[in-house]
Amino acid sequence: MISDNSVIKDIFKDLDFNDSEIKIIESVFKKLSIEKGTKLLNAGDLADRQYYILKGCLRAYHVDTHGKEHTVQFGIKDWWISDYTAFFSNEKAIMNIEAIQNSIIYSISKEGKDELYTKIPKIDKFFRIKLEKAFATFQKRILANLAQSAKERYIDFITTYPNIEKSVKNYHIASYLGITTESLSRIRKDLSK
Amino acid sequence: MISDNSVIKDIFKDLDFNDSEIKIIESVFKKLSIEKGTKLLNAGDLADRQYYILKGCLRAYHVDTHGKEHTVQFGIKDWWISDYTAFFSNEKAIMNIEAIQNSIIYSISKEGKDELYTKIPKIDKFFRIKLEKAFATFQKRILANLAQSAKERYIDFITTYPNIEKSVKNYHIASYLGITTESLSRIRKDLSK
DNA sequence: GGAATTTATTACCATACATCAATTTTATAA
DNA sequence: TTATAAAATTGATGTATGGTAATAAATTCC
Repeated sequence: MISDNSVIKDIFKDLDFNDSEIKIIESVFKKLSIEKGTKLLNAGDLADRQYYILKGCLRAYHVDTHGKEHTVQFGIKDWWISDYTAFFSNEKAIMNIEAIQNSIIYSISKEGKDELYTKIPKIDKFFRIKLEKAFATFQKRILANLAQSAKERYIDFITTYPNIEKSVKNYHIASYLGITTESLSRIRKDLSK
Repeated sequence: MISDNSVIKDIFKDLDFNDSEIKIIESVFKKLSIEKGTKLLNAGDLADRQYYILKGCLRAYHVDTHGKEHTVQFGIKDWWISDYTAFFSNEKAIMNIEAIQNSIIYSISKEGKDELYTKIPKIDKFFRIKLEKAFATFQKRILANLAQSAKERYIDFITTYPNIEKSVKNYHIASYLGITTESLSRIRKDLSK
């Protein structure tokens, strides 16, 4: 009963489902192949979708009133990405999401997810645990922003995400670390000594 | 069947439970009255408990290698507090949790929570939604730290938490905003003009 | 209420990072 | 491969916030 579009194997690795459950799951996920530069969400739109990244790299960023970009999240293999604030509360997005590499993703709507929660109770636990991990990651990031210098945060970044570092622009990293690209450049120079 | 210790009414306002469920819930929550200054968690300890705040104010903070405190979260009425990173992954805490006012809280252990999840499925959804809201709050905070000046963050803080502002020390607020108490003092002076 | 302690403010100077502008390097595309 | 655009680096200077130290104000406690 597993179709060639094996969302089950990709996303729900450790869980077992019966045929009808598989049918439901496959009906709510859309597999997409997107090109580098593709925007999946624009600020102001309704953020009614969440994305699972099978391959490639995406980023979620906010553009402030001065036109400056701030990267809130990078999404790589096996991560989920969305404007969560907007997604969870059915509000307009304040973030933009774009592919910074050619990527393969699974897309699910808020309704689709609600359908999963209702019809397949064990999915609830699956997403709760994902959310707990993401929450812990965010808590660590808040702490890093409070306690560490830009250089320390950059070192942490390249150790934690050695793969991301190769595929994203420096100005993406800078906007994630909360510094300018010039400052990042100076940090890199300093570290290369 | 509702005991005088009405945790159900306090925490699970909108949910209905049968007698046996109420029994389970009341068995896993401990209601505590704690004095200002009480530490509920010390860095290095196992963070195996999560707390619901019925009354009062708590804070979760990290002490970095230079001895500086960084407040990651304030907990007020109807909020939950814990070292989530440690709690979710069964690791040693890197945070401390203390009451900064006399408070009344409900305490639940990780095992207790797991018991709830297993025996009362609808609890799963309840906590998932709480977590989604907390997650959104954290996302907003990350963005604020990236995009806003200290003064802007302080203004946001006192507008968002007018009640907290009265009950916490300025150095608690400063350590939450990621600035020194001297800088906060200057910001306050500037705003009072 | 007054002494002791904690917390907040202020002044002066230091520093991390930002801004602006120019230049070099790297990537893209004809 | 060369032309063009995009990205990264560098230098000079500005600014927000930090550090230190002294003082003032507010709490706490006897």
